[in-house]
Amino acid sequence: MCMNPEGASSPRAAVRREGRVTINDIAALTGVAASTVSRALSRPDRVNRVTRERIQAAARELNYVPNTQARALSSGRTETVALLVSDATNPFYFGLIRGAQQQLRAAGHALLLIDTEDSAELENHLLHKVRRSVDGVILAASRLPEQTLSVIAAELPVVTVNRNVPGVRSVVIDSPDGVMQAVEHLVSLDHRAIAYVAGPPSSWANEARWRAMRTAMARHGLTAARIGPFGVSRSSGSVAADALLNTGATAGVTFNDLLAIGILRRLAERGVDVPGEISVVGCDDIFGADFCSPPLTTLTAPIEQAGRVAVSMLLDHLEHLGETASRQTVLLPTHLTIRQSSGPAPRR
Amino acid sequence: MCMNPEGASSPRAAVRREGRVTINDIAALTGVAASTVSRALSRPDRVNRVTRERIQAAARELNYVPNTQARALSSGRTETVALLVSDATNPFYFGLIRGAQQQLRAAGHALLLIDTEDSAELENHLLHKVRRSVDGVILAASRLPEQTLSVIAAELPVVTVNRNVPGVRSVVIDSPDGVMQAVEHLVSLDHRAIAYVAGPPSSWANEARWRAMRTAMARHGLTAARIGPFGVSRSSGSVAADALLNTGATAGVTFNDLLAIGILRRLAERGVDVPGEISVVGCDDIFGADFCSPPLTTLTAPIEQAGRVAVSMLLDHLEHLGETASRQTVLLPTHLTIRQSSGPAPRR
DNA sequence: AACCGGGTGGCAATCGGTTGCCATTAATTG
DNA sequence: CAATTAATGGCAACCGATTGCCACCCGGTT
Repeated sequence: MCMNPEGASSPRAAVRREGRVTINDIAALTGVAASTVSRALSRPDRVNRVTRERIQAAARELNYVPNTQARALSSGRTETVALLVSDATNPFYFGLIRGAQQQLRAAGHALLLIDTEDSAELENHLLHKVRRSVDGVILAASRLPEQTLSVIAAELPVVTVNRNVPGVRSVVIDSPDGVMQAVEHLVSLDHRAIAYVAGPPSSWANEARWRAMRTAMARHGLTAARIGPFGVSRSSGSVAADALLNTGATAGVTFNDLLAIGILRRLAERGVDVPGEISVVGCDDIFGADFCSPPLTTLTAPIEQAGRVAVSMLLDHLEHLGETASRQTVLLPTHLTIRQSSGPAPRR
Repeated sequence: MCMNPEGASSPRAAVRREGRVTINDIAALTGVAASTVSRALSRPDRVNRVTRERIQAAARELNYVPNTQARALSSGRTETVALLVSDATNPFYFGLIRGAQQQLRAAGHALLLIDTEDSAELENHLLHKVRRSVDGVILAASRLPEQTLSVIAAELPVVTVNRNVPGVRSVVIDSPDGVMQAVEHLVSLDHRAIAYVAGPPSSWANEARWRAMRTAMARHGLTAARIGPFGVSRSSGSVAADALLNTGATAGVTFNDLLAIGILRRLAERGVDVPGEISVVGCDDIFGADFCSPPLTTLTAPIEQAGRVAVSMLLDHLEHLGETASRQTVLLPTHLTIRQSSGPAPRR
């Protein structure tokens, strides 16, 4: 058996639709049905070894690339994962994007990047829009209310990052624990008046950090001041710095590094010595935290790892859709990295 | 997929079915044919106003979201654009991603982010893989040889960033012009021995900057030294710094800010005063360039704008596929931002 | 000789839209 | 008033895969 009797016309067809090779072309070339080609390529054990190898060889020869839309349409699997971030310019997300990207590529999946511009409404809208074009989504710092999140998680595989909602898989960076380390560090340096510089109220992590801060302070019989909320950009740092000085605190723990770096700049501008007059501790250890001036003492978060783990959890979930997850939440440890923005409390 | 007529039999299908509204549902509700619904939604002028409005109302009521794969399959348009970057953690790309993302969202398109990990081979492979899943691609700092690039551009709409290949649309940041400004700046401060700290040899921009540097120096009867190539990471900065000192130059112009920041750190480590003993000028003005120590004198590039323009060019090209482009290349101006890493040449 | 069952491969329906072509109807014109 | 034309909407054939179901082949049983 053999050659396709109309063999003469098939190479021509291949040429005509250059670059558009379909399973039908392979089927014609090998003399089997398209369905067999499909199986040979996606469920190799369903077809005889000899046939399979002939098909695979033909596919290679024709430089066949499966059409993802067609595959998605019939199978429902898109091999694409969406990553929603609230602001693509926030360096915190760079690591996350990188980690996610790495892990996805290893699994042969694509990454759809979505910027929600810090708006819950837009987040919800875009989520609905891509709902059917992806196999699952990773929500980094979602601004959505718990209930909405639960609803979405029910109709689409979801993994959140730094956000804990019952019934939704998540990877959480344990910055509360880090905040406690930071407080210990500062208290050991004789700081007694420490302020928390808060980020956006809609941020789950923000509240978690604040709670940890209060708890840690209480252990030493101290009370933490709280200022904010501030936007998470360096420019908000100026306002935050001034407010921080007004509290009379000798040290500030900030919601994130972006804010901390902004504060450092403003303090330098005002001639306030860091850490001589006031200590500043950031959170996340983003790009730049090690070379700003002075280098920032901060909670080092395993951001890239968080991205990788989030993807792993999601893909794992996709493979065992029926079953209930063994682990719903992964907590990643942080540690305090002491640099030069923190030091002994000034003598009063 | 041969689903039994009763529909949802497996739990998975049940979940997947919910919220799954198709044009057929709308057609049934409004009593028209599916094709009319399709037209009402994607080519509104093809259907009567009354019918159209009834259909649109029904679509809204049912919370209809078109299935992108199905649309893509039949129409060939995916409304998705791929952005290929050589390294998602390089801050230079953050701005690019942001700009691209903004402009794409405005046009209702999605962004597929692809990290080529600085490998031409991987770049080519991934490009082939997504070829049919996107309407076009933006290649940021492509490592591909010219010829390959031309071939790809012939079968897929392409816009390159910072890479000029005949016949391929591109947006180029005019850093060569900026390099000249930098040289003028340094020469005016009495620097005579200036070195160029080169980046990856496969980078088109790298060569362009070096040429500009030589030209600018020649104008003053000077000759530029060249060291490198170095990797574009901060860690490469250490090696680069040492090499820079060995040249005896009083100033260095670096391929990019990442490298420059690495150099600054190494110089500080070795106790070399910047700009007292040596001046350093970077390129790009990435996140961090303004708050490193000392703040970096650098060529400010309109990175976000580059991302936006690249997307505009691509979408524009997509809309007028037949016609020849009016403008093949857009050149974006840069300017020198003088901070504290450059100063008068030391007296010898 | 009739039967059984695993391994293979083909048929055809299906995923959800898009679009060329045609029929119908309404509007315009000589 | 008949005839030409434009606007509108339906039919049905795709787009390129996936997959449930069934037929067939073949060796091994009873």
